[in-house]
Amino acid sequence: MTTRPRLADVAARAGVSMKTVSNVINDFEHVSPQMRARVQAAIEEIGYRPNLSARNLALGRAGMIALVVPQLDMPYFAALAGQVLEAAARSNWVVLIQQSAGDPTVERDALAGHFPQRMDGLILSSQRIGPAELRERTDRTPLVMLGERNYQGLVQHVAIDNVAAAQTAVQHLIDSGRQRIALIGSSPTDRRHPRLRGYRQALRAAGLPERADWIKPIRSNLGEEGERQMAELLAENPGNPPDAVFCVTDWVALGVIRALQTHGLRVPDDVAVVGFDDIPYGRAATPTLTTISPDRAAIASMAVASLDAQLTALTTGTPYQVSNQQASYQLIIRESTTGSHTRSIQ
Amino acid sequence: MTTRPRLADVAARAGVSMKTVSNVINDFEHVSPQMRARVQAAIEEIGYRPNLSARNLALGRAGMIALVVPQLDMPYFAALAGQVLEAAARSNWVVLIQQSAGDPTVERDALAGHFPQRMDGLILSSQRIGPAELRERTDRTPLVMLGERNYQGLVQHVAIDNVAAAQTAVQHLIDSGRQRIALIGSSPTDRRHPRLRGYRQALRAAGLPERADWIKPIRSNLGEEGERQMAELLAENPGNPPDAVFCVTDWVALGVIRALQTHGLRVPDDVAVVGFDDIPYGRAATPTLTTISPDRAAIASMAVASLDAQLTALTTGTPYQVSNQQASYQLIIRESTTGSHTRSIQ
DNA sequence: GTGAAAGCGCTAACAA
DNA sequence: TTGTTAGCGCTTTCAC
Repeated sequence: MTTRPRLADVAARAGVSMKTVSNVINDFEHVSPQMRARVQAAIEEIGYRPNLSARNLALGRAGMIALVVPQLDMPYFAALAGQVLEAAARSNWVVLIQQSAGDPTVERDALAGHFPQRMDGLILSSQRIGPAELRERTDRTPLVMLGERNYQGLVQHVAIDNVAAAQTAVQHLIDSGRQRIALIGSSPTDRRHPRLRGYRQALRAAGLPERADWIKPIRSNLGEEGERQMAELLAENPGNPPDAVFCVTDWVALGVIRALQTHGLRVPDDVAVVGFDDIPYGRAATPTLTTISPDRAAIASMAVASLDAQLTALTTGTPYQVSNQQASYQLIIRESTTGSHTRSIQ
Repeated sequence: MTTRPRLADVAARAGVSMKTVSNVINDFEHVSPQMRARVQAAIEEIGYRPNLSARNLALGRAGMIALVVPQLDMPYFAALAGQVLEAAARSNWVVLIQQSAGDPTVERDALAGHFPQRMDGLILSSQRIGPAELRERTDRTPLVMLGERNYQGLVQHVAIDNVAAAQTAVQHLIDSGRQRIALIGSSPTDRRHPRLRGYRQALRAAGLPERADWIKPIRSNLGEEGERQMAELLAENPGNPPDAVFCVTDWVALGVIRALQTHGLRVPDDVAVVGFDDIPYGRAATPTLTTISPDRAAIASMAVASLDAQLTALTTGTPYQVSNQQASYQLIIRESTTGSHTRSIQ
């Protein structure tokens, strides 16, 4: 079993020094085109592939970033992870995906840098971690937080404008003639919840009354929870249900639709439903689901770019100015609010 | 910025040699318990974490395996990837997830070992790659193929018994009194298709006739395709539709249900539907979806274990005996066939 | 059981 | 512009 080709072998083959080969591989300037071609040829001929372990060791980096998400089989996170994978690959990073299952311990360990090895950066999507934990963090690994919580400028944060997005969604319900709009997925007393705030803003702007008993919290982002809360809402308002429901996630919305259909209500004829996240299933559901679609590709590349910048700042000793970055989103109008086929605005 | 602790620092702190520390870290025998404790204490005190780049460089391995799946936001693959991640972590491997988007070029490149760096192993889930490509493969990287194709013993293959699973699913339809059972997701002439074969076996065993025009192919695993084919089937059989449909994937099944509902047919009252894969959505759909649930955790750990074994064989020069490994599966009975709540058999 | 030293493949000073 | 060489942090002979 012959050993695989090394940089030195390429150099020997091309009749140049290792430094020259390295220059070519790393796209340095000041390499004559013919030299570049010659080295490239040698690389092809012997089928050379760089050994990243060696490179990373020499560079003092890990060549790896960690992405912590609750669960990969939750479609929103799967799609997000796919985007992060691609963005990271462009920065020559491999992604260590860690599933937290929503366990705060796992997330805190990640914040503390407890990985099998040192990471060049960390992208954390969490509902549990708040400013307090961040303030206590001592680990210096570049960090980007994802998600709808507000981190008070303590760390780099990438998200869509959840308040505005929620307002857009609810405004769409109002525009299509709905007046009795419930929200499922937040406690009415949770003043910080951005999607609840957007909901309230939309109601207020339209002069619609807000009813605390039409704002239902959920314990987890499961369809079952949405179904349960919707059923409760219907039971509490016999013969007088809401004519629309804004759900904080698509997954919850699917459960809500289930409950409505079970109770003999038609969607959207009797009750319109809007979700949030644009999970793939929303296109296959019956009816298809109107939702807010965050620009996940943008979120992923912003996050990775920030890690890159933070790492550079760290190694050069430059200060890094933390910010809240906002990605765009779209309202995707489907059957659950209009009964017609896909259109998209904004 | 102080440099992070190295093995040598631990050794100095504990007053032992690097070799001893290495022995402790790698769980070698012949280390006295008190020595072990002393080294462990030193590790904790200075917060040492091994540098995997250095370790892998020294060991001559990559510390990384590649997992190639069509798309991470397809729920079946997301769930599978999650399981592979966990299994790989147990073998100290990081997983480089590569999305092929079903592009055969990407899959062939993977087979040829075209990754940013050398991999210790490759797990490939593909519909496109067949025995021919495998026969031509020259790269020696340990490989495990996933999925329902038959690779004729050319490579290690891990899957459930798709023929038996499909037969189980169709048998369930027959057991619940259905007699006019269509299949959506395979061409009637595709003799190799395992799920089609299982469908046929079940029909034959029950003495039910098989109708080629009730076997509908799909061009892709999208809900839209299922919807289109089901609509076609209904149009071709006005007033006389099938009373059950076996779909080759859940995703297709959801489209099929959509088409049925659009055409005013009730599921399962008029037409029962069975899917395949047990994607999370199946639990949130209306009705919830009866399906075959492959043991993904078993598939993932079998695959990773085989890579481990293949790598060992490769480095020791031992031959590795390729086999077809079968993971178990379950029929999950839900509303789309019974109208009642979740039960599970086998 | 423990310790010293060579080497894994690459990068980046430093020279030329 | 190109060549030489000293590490990066770890494992692993091979003596002790």
